[in-house]
Amino acid sequence: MELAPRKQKILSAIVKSYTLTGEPVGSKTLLNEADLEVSSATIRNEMADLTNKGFLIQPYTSAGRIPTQQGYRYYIDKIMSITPVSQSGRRYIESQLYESADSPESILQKASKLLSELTGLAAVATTPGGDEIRIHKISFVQTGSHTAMAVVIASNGIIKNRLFRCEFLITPEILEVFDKALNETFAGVKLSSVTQPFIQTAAAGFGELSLFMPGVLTAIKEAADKAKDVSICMSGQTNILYMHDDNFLNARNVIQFLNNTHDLAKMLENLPIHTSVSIGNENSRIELISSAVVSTRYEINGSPSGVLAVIGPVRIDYGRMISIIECVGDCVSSLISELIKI
Amino acid sequence: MELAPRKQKILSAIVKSYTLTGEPVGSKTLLNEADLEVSSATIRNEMADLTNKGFLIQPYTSAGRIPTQQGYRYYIDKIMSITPVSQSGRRYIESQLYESADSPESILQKASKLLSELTGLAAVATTPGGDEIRIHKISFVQTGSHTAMAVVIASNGIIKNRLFRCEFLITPEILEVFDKALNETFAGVKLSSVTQPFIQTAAAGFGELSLFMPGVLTAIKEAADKAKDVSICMSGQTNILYMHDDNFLNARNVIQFLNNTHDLAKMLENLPIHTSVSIGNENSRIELISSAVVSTRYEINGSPSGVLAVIGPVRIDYGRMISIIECVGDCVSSLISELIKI
DNA sequence: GGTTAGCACTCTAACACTAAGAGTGCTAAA
DNA sequence: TTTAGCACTCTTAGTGTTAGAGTGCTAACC
Repeated sequence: MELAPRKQKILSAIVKSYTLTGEPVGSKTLLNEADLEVSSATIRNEMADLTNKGFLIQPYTSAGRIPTQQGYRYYIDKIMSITPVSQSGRRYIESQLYESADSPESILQKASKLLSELTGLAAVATTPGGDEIRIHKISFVQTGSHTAMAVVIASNGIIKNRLFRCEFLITPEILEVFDKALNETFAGVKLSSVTQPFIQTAAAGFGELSLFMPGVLTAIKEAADKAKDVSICMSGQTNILYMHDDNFLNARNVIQFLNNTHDLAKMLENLPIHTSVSIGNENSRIELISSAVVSTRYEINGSPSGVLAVIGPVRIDYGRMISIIECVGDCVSSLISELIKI
Repeated sequence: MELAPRKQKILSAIVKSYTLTGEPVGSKTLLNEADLEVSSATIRNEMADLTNKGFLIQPYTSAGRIPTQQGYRYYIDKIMSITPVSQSGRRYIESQLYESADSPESILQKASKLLSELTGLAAVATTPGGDEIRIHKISFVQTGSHTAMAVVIASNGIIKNRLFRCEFLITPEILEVFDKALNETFAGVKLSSVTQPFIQTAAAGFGELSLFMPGVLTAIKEAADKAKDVSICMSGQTNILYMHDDNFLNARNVIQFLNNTHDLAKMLENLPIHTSVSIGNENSRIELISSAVVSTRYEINGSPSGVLAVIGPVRIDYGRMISIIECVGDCVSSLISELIKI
């Protein structure tokens, strides 16, 4: 549906004013704030029309209007223009991220922190995942006389380790044997292929050596599982408690959902590739029915990878959020791409 | 101050009833619930006396009584008796923790999860810390052509790693040289001694080798710093939002405080060695003025180490919380002691 | 036909008032 | 010292009332 220019202007003004103040917007307020060169009566007529069409709603008969979900949607898709983050803002973001550029995880942790600070919302970032990730290398570090650590280095730069224990005395020589045998078997293998059956087949292939290996193989599998699972970095959860204004129950539900790693990961996984906004019931989760999610994906060497998202109430400055998240996404993309190239 | 037996009985009954229902307790309720063989008038007299002495308070003139902080304190110190966790409960806790017994961190993570589930409160656990922790060993894992990972294994079983990058091509031989030289220098050194000046002195000692090392040394220092910092495992934060009944602002402050790692760590560090309870303003932090903290320390090889604590509103069943936290503390102590012995 | 001024109308928020109920403290008797 | 009885206090929930904000509608105007 196309709206006449004046209606657009009115809708836009209402969205902006309501975003700023949180108060329903009346025709007189609009007359003062937006430079519409018509009277309040005309505005009222237009507002009544926008209300009929489903773009605005009145909390009660004699209150001003607030945008509906459909109103926000129209505003975002058809009216809003996005001003990219300023040069100096971008430099700030770059420099902050660069400080943490020693592993993908720490970059993403920092990115979520930055996002929550810049937007004032809750922010999440997922580590890169995907079916194509392979084991780059496995290394071993002795940690005790009967314990050692398996370090799985994945092709996406993620490094996971896991302790294991052996019945026998571990020596550097034994670890070297492990190193050789296991790298031959596992290097280049997809993380998703490292299943229990795979492990068993592998063990069978080692002949009598396999007797020494149950702990090691389990450790490798568990480290590979950890590397495969996208992990979630989160910041600014408490911001949620400062926003959903009146609605405490809602804030609680959102926080509860954010703490449910499994469901959260699933939702994030299904977010689209490009920067997008989901408002209210556009979200797949009922817990976010009064929230908005602004998300994007960072790219690793040009292909879309993990997710960056901010979560807040519906009443937010979408233009600002989008420009911030896109800027952070860009910076994360280039930093991680460079980091794991080496 | 000693209270007469009947007063103790009344105080005890009020604490129990209020803990259960959250409602101020009146003389008639007390008459029904506790088997005091006197009339409600007598109870009223005693309650008036307890109120004068500061053990009880009336929210308003014609309401029942609720315990004051002093009332709870007296109840805890002089009246309450603690029933240890049942055999089967203990077995459950042991088995749950045993599943995660592959590193101190994962045991503590699991312990905090268990604590929050069993108590319904927010739970925290700190990794073992202390000035006596030394570097046990340093290992290196090559992760790329110009990047590698320094793994610092500390004497308390904590393992931390950090990536570093070199200008030159890294070969296994170079890493072996690093390994030899750096273990000679760092093995046995206290984590707290690994300071910037120490690093510089060490670098000077390496002669021309030191030219290759700036990245490595920084990585070691940072890994050592990470190992030195007690890290905090937390679970059940959202429980806070379900408890502090009416008082939303309070819940928000508590959650905010729990998310402030620095201040939280400082508070936990200063908790006493033995199981203890701090109520209201007994807490060192203003944010916890309406909360109670039940804490204990687990022991590693017999000496008190990290902290376990649960944080909730003042109205909780202290006896139950203490018995749970002590049981979890015992189990953690023996599991970690056994784990790092090896 | 679109725009505007004017006005009656609706609804909320804030405040005051009332009645019922819970629980007390006090007094006088046991 | 304990108890029965009663007047008293204070909260809670519900009801009315009023001021104010904002509307929709109508009739006049360009």
